[in-house]
Amino acid sequence: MTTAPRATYHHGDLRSALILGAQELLVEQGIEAFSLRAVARRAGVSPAAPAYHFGDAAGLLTEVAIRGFNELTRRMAASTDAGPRSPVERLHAMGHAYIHFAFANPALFHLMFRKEKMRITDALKASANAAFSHLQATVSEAAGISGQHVSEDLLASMLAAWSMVHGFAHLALDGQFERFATPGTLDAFCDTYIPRAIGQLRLLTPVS
Amino acid sequence: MTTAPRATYHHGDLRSALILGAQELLVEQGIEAFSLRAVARRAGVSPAAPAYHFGDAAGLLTEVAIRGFNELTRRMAASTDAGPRSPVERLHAMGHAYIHFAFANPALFHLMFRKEKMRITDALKASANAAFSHLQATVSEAAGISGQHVSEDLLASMLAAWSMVHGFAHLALDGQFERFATPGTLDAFCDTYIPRAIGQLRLLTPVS
DNA sequence: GGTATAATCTGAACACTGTCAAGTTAACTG
DNA sequence: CAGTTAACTTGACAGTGTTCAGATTATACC
Repeated sequence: MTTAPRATYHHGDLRSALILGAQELLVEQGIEAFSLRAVARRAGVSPAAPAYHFGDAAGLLTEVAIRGFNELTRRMAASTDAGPRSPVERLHAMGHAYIHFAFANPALFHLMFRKEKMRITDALKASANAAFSHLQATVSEAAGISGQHVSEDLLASMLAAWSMVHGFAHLALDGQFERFATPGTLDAFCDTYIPRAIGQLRLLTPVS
Repeated sequence: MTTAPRATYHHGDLRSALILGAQELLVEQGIEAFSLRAVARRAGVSPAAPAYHFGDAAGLLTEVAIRGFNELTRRMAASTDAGPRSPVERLHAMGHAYIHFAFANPALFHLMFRKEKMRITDALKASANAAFSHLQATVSEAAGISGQHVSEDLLASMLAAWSMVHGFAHLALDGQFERFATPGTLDAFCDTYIPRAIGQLRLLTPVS
């Protein structure tokens, strides 16, 4: 129960500390600055210490990604919890939440969708599935489908919505939209065009 | 004019050989296997040789990315050149070309949209712009706009279309769609759902 | 309490990597 | 043919992921 750090050995909860440290490194310095040794240094532990808990770098990054998917799920859920709105409005809010999560944690977002840097474990799949099922449920509602059967039309709608927000986030983070916005106004540009782009989905236009 | 390789020094056209070698490495072994030294080995030169021509790794990768954008442009243009079709059909074809380019060269596609691995030169911007302007022109036609003025509505349509195909390619390459397809049928799944997803764009539905 | 055992971490090493300064050779230029 | 410049090598340095034998500490058991 001692929270004071030991001088040597037996950190106390090194596993969590390493995951947290890795997360901080990603947020503060980006994915290029990440290294196992840097994470070890930050935790005040030897370079080989992470290997004991995670095997290799992929093992540690997998844990970070899992927490990323959990946070994404939390944000998407929170975005639809604020008051009763129409399914279409909720889907809009979820798209916003998805993209803003990416903007808030670019390095983490990129990591989460780079399978070659991780070990595809059941835990990782589960956390990713949780995030996706939120999208699926909301798209179902917006499409006016109550049953749990996933029709091909519904799947197409889900893929379209997911691809759209995912692609938008990715292109924006990569600076591809600097083509359109004058320097310094990229955030404003995105704020304007996120709803406009999402509005281009057939699902989200008023049924005529 | 000697095409025979020298025993030492003065490769002949090392610059091109390195760019080509890097491209091959990406195609054959993925981005994780890429390293400046590996490229140098493949070309039969010393580890420091690439630095003379490109400065650092980012310099070489930038050249590779430029050629990637050029190839993407070529494919998109070719997809719309095959016979006279409606603008909407051409836009569909371009979406297909975009995604299939990504499928054919996953590592190259990823590289092209990772600015932190490259040096954002004017040449790079120009080749990326060329690819994008093809999309812009076709979206304009599909939207029934002939003038060169880019309205906000048109921009929204372009962003939506681009984000959609880009996101689809990205998610598919990352294995996120294995969620839906049984093992081994991912290609078939994509063939089925690429047009369905693209068809979810409001722009591409018959005007009612 | 004392001791075996398991969990946790260190230290040293290996084979890599990108990058740099200085030296070496080939090709061009006048 | 001499001098200059372009093209590459050599050797080195700091940093990386990973492995492994061993040191250290916590825990379980008697």
